[in-house]
Amino acid sequence: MIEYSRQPHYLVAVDCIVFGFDGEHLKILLVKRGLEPEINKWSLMGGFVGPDESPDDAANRVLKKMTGLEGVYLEQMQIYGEPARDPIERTLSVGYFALIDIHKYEAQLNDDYEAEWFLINERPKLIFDHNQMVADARKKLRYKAALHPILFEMLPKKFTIPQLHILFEEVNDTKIDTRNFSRKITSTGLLIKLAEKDKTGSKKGAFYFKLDKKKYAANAQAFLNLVPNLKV
Amino acid sequence: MIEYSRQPHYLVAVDCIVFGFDGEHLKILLVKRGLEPEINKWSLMGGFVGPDESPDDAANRVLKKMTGLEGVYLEQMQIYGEPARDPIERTLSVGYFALIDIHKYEAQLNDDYEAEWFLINERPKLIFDHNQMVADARKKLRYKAALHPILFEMLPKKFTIPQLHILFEEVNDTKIDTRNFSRKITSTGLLIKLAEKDKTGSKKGAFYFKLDKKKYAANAQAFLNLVPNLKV
DNA sequence: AATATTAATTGTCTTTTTGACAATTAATAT
DNA sequence: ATATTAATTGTCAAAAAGACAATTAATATT
Repeated sequence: MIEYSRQPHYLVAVDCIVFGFDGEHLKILLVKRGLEPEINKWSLMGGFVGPDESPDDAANRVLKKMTGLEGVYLEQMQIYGEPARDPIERTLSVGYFALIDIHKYEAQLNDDYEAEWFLINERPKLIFDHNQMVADARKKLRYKAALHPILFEMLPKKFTIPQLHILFEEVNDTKIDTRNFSRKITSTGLLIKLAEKDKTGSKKGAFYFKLDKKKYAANAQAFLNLVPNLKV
Repeated sequence: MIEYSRQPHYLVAVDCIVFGFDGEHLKILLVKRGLEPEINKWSLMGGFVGPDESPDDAANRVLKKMTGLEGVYLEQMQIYGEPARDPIERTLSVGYFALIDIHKYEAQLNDDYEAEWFLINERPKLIFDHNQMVADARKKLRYKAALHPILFEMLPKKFTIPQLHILFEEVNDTKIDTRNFSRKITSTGLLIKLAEKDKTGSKKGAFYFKLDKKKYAANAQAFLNLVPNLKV
């Protein structure tokens, strides 16, 4: 029988950087690691790739298990494969970033795992190379979000322009002019204005919008340029 | 001693889509596979990730071994990890695309491997999921090249605007207006005009240019928009 | 009831970039 | 001297971007 004789075999894992938005700040979801080494230290959500699943499958499984959510926006970043990145045994990890509606998560909290949202800039030190993964994920999120309409994935079905505005500023860590932002975002044709207003933030209230799902599906790959003076 | 008990282990490989440009057409470099199964079928350049190297290291090693070239432009695409993608044994493969100066390669041909350049649109069927990898690589190359000045990696040190023009048209499979292209490409400030001319293509001759390496290093991450009406 | 307050919403102008168009130039060949 | 061929360069209108602040719609206050 044919075989690949004496080639080394490795563990393969996935790690997910889960982003959320609480209306004011960008956050990431971390868990306390449940196995040695570094047990009880904060880490990304991850797990080993099982024998009958692809890495993408594994990432979805891990997210489902730890957040209860399915069909989450998930994007493969890169593989982390330095020989010594895991001190116990050689493990290669496929890094993903996920965008979830933070409110959906809170409704489905899974008590089996000690998970907690952290402000992106006030997160604890993480194990292994997970700090690097987070840095890479932020960069990739910024890059992608400047060109593709993906940040909607972090907002509820009904959202306001000011909410979207703050989210873009958070992700890009920059100020964006209200008028120019509003013009750009509406000119995409992706937004449908609703009659209802969100009165929680101001006396006047801000109109809710929803995504035009058809156009969103068609334009998910389309180029936009939503962030001025973008530095990548 | 701590260990990750009874987790499955897999082979991890790398596969490289090597792009080159012969002055007229985009090409890819393929090799005849040297091991079973599918021995003597055309495939991408690849190999297993060794115990003391990262996937990036492995990709560079494979390229060095098969082309003689070092310091090649190499970009990680994604991992291919469907459980049954390799019929013999579960193998995950990290896909890379490489951009090389086809002339440098020809000077250093390695006879240990049966390698051959194929027109991108006239390539043979490849083994496993390598056909999909090539399709993904083309897409990613197009995407990246529309935003970043990477196509220079496929040209000699001295090149002409018409050469660059054809290369952009090839990669994007579209016609680009000469005047607009020239304006855009020169406005990047990345090109330095040389006194010498390339007389091989016309009576008038086309001026050679070279890259401004300092600006290139600084702008490798900078956004351009070199292809009009880009569809990704 | 009139006024103050607060955040949401909208508008204009200038500059820059894009895209669509063809004439001119520099060499060699006839 | 002229023809030929590909390289090079120019103009204009439309669209997009960027800089800038006034107006509006609600509630809160006097």
